[in-house]
Amino acid sequence: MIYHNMSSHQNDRPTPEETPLGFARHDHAKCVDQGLAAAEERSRAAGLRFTPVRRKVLEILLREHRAVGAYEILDNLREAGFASQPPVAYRALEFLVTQGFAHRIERLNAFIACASPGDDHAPAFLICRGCDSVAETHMRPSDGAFGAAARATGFQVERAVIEAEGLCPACAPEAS
Amino acid sequence: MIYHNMSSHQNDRPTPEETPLGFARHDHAKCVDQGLAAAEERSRAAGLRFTPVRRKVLEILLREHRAVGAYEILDNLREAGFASQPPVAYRALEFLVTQGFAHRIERLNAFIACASPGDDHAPAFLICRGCDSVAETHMRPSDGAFGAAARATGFQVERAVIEAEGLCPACAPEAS
DNA sequence: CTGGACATGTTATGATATATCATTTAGCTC
DNA sequence: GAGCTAAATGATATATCATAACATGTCCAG
Repeated sequence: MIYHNMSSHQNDRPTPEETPLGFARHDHAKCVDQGLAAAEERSRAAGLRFTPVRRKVLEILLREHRAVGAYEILDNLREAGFASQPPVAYRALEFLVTQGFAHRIERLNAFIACASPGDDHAPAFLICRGCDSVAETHMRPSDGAFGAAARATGFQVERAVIEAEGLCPACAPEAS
Repeated sequence: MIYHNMSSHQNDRPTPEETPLGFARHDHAKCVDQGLAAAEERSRAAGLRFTPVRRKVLEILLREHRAVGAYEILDNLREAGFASQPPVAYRALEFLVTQGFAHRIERLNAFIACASPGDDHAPAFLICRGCDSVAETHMRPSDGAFGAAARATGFQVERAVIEAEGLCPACAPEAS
């Protein structure tokens, strides 16, 4: 599954020109609502507390629809009347990442809402250096040459960070 | 090619017990010298300046034989009589990474000497959360499911970060 | 209604990284 | 080798990202 996050288009409906990739158009308000509802549902099912701060942080990530830094989230929290000390944001983010509702992008020191919460998760990201959009795709790191190398050494992979940097189809032509 | 960096054993010759994986024993002083010589040679061939600071930073990385943070490198530089402001280390590291003599480990915000400089490079790392050792292996990210997903969207991958976290064979048993 | 677990609020600080500008050095041309 | 240019380094300051530690508040099972 592929899900593209266009930072520069966050307030637009994607047009065919903007998403010439077959990325699905979507009703953004609806995808925010659905994301929140899914997280709420899954938290309840797991006996976890989907508190207001956690909800708000996930809402920000879903709304922004791109990789967002912790301090930017903090600004949003402040505006929304929440406390605005760093630990507030980092704790909420830790919860969301642990539960698989969001991911950390190591390359950017930033966070992004998960494109398919609920799946058994081995996310990989395509990061455009032109427009900072981030696309999420899933893969099993145990597959392929990488998994083979790990297995050959007896290394037990618990988590894999897979982040590709390059140019998305929209930015590639502009970079003459 | 696999190359394991054991932080906790940095002053020892690896013993069979410490490297039960088939990782090659090696003469560490020699591997430092060879790494420096290779970098010097390749810099000269490319018309680049392999200056004392750059050489010293690469020497530190080769000697430590593990992922090392920029500020730790800075401490080493100070002790060696070099300037010790952050930009000094970061600039040297940028050079080494750009030239492929070292890699940045995003997950650790740290740097490590390249295990096979000269190769056409798509490094992947196995990071042990038990002993902080880092093994480097190479792969072509264009292979497998990941490459397929990128190609399907028209995304041009320029660089890929592939970092697996887990337990190395030495640490797996201890984590009952 | 109370004890324990978890979550949040708050202060302080630690850790990582870069912008900027001054100065020095290396290599080039004449 | 004098003068020019580009690259590298030195140095100051500051930006950015992240967590330790402890106090306070909230939920809920017993």
